[in-house]
Amino acid sequence: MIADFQLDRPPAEARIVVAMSGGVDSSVVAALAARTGAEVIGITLQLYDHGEAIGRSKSCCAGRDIYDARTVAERLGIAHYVFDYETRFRDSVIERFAEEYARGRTPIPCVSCNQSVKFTDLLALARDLGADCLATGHYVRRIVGPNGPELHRAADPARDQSYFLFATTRDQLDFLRFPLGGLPKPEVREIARELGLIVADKPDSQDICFVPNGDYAAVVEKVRPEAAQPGEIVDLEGGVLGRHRGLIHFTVGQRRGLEIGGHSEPLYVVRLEPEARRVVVGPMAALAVSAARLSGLNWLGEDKRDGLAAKVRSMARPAPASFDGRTLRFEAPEYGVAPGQAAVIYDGSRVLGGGWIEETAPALAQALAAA
RNA sequence: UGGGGCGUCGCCAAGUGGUAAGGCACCGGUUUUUGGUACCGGCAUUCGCAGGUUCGAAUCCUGCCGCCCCAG
Repeated sequence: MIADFQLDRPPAEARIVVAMSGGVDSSVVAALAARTGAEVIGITLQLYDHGEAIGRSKSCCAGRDIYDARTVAERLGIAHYVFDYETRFRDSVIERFAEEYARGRTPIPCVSCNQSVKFTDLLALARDLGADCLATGHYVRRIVGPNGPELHRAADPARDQSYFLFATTRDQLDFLRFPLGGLPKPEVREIARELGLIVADKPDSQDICFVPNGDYAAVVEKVRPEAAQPGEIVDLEGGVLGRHRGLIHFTVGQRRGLEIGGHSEPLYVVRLEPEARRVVVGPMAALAVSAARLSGLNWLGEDKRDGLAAKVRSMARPAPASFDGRTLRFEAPEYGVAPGQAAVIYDGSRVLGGGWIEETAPALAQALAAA
């Protein structure tokens, strides 16, 4: 297949920079870019210490991924450079990640990473290299509409990564390209296989790339030791049910790990109180949220308030909602909505924008107040 | 040291003669470029202990131990 990189000039005169993580997706992007006849430069960022991630072939950007990216680039006959962004990554992603947990919030490092390292630093680098665009392997679609480029969900809802890209600005979107947004994953792997790329059967990345063993709490504790202070687990009335080994181990909506038995219904984390170091738990019903106040808004579309849909987590179908520019209201209660996570707002398949969840309104309390 | 009740997996709990439900917790897996959720699977050869009755007992009998309540 031939991908359209939406270039302003003939491919033969264009230069495309491809962000290569070493995974299948970005490798195929590089291949598709090379096929256009444009000059292609693959760039891989070294984001954290390799030693920590050795053996984590499933992890994004980990140890051997740089090697894989280089091997793919060689195979495709394109230029490839590796840049050391460790310091920048630590400052903008890992530090912020730990800081958020210490505040009792639930961060999304992938969004911070896209916002800073990838779409600010790497994008600037690509511009410096005289590129016409920066292409990535994200499963989202960039559709040029009457008012310029729009960001849309991937054609395959099961692969959609638009949630992680809500903070992409109009300026960044102008320069970015996402050639995989219209493809199903199996087809991407098929292309990789046809080209004999060594990454064709590499497992999809999952978990947080800079957390070696899934133990993110250990990473947070290293940066913010105070976030690992023990405290009480209390019910909605404030009754003490047990103790915990640090707020970093919990997030709103979490069920596992409370180690509190003897109840007829499961208990979930309803909220975190960092000042008191308390974890407040309650039944599923206490998790119902009717609205969320957002901060750090990024808006890509026209003003539209009603008939919208929103995601409060990556893997979810957008839920009907309205938005007044500050508060997002759900038509039906949402569960497990954690401050620090993102709310992304859609009009059909189009991403209108999104923001960070600052606080939520319990649907239960609202129902009681209305009664 | 009189009377009554209870003792079943870490917690709650069903089962009162026919060969140990269920929930919570926990563990494992699936899903997933965040956390989490959800889903699937696992989880008491044994019913406080010791005897006895019976073809057969967690269930009946006896004794002991422990806990609770009411009386002192």
